[in-house]
Amino acid sequence: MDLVQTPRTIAASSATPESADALRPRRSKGLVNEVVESLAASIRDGAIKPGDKLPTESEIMGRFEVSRTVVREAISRLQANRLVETRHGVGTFALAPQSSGNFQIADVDFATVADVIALLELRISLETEAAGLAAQRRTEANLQAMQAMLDAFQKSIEEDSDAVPSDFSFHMEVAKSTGNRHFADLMTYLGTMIIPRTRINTASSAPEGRLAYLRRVHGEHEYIFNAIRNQDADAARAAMRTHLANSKDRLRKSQADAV
Amino acid sequence: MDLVQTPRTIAASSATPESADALRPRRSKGLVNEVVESLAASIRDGAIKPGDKLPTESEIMGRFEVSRTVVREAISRLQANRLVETRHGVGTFALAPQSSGNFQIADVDFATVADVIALLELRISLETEAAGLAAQRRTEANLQAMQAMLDAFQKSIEEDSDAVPSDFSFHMEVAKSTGNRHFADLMTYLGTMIIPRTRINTASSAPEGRLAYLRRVHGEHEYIFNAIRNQDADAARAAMRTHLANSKDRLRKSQADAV
DNA sequence: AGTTGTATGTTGTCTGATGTGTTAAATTGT
DNA sequence: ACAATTTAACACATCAGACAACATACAACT
Repeated sequence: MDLVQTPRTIAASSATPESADALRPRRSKGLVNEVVESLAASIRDGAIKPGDKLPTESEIMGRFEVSRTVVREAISRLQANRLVETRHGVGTFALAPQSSGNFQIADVDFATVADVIALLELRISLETEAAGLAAQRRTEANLQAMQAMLDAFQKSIEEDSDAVPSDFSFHMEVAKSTGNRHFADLMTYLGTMIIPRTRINTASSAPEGRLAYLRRVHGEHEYIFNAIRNQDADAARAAMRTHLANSKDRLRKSQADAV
Repeated sequence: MDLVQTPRTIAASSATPESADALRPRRSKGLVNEVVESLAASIRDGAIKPGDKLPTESEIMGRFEVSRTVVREAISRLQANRLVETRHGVGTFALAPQSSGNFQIADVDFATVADVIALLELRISLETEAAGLAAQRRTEANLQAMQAMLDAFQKSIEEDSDAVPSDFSFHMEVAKSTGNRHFADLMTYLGTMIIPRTRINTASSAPEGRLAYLRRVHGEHEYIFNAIRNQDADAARAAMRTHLANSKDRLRKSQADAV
């Protein structure tokens, strides 16, 4: 009536002859990790080539002396890492290594205004279309979130605190309202890319003074918001384009002044 | 002795009031994916902030009406993606997004037409604006390169060979003509992302027949080209939008037919 | 007070059964 | 003998329940 559970302390032996991989008891972070690391190593160093079939779950269970639970969690991790692909009823297969597979903004200095403008043009491209899609698809929850960001922006103006976060959040919410996560994802990326370089885009380059500038931005935001609320895609696109084109003009002007 | 298994066809309801995320029935790749996507979305859009504790496994089980197996595999995937960290006996916690400084298209299956459409919307966004900028900035060399791609496309039609490369090259040349390398860079990335999955976007889904379809595409390309040559930014944008919107409609139609 | 014990909650792992899709062998009809 | 169909075997998908290891809070005891 004992041995209800294999205590897994004497896990040794069993001498699996064909897999003499001598997996030592890695106390790293649980059994799942052991299996993941071992399988990943097999794939990476070519023991299992792309297209090859991995052992079945049962075989892996036997090989590592673990339960199905562990095996399935391990394979789930490998799937998340794009190392394998599982076909229901058939098996799990190694994938070709992911070449390139990611996009990176060219490593330009952000010293020059021209660099910032180039990125801003990308934003215009993205956000103009995003505003149009948002107008078609926004939910009530989206509208509420946008309104909240507008309020936060206004509050920042009055309190003379940093208005950039709520500004960005408003634009972000528009991107989310498209229902197409790629827009929000790219915006996030561009955000992390641009925000650290605040030495140029500050409101200080506005000739009208900081307060007037921020109020105008707020007005433009409201214009965008209204178009989206009214589900007027063309108006939303136009409003967004105007908003960002203004930023671009201001940047260009500051460049001319600097010279 | 029935109800051994919850049939999971009436999975609906449960009315979780605070989430209300209206997760559409993605039949994509199983329950694990549903849970992963939902949790990942919650983390990404800030519903669960970095450092916050995720619901316990039991709660997630109840929320999604799935077994613990599914929940644990889902969390295993999130761990692999560095979105969460689990501490034994305590819980699972959201991690701060790793600003790895690069952008990557979300891990979507390209099995569904909806996924392709989502990516196409990103292309519409990019290329519409790119066409407008190209109209303002194209050089003579750009025009010649575009013309060459148009000729190559025509040749492919006549010879019944693969027209996709010259098609893509034409669009690429438009992006290059913006003078803003970010457009071309992103297009390149999207190209490597989309091209391998050609099982859906084939011309075969055109009701008019392959030849008529390709000729129409060629006509639309020429329309874009002329607008760019004439430096008419608005016309170029409109032409590009029409061109890609047609693709989107065709895709949507093929989806409707498939159902 | 300070230590220890215990209760409770959470993740980690195991087990066994059932559901569903894939493949190939076995059967059957011609 | 050959082709189509049925069936069986196999593999992954999901479920359910149990026990183990770990963490924390609180009560109890010294």
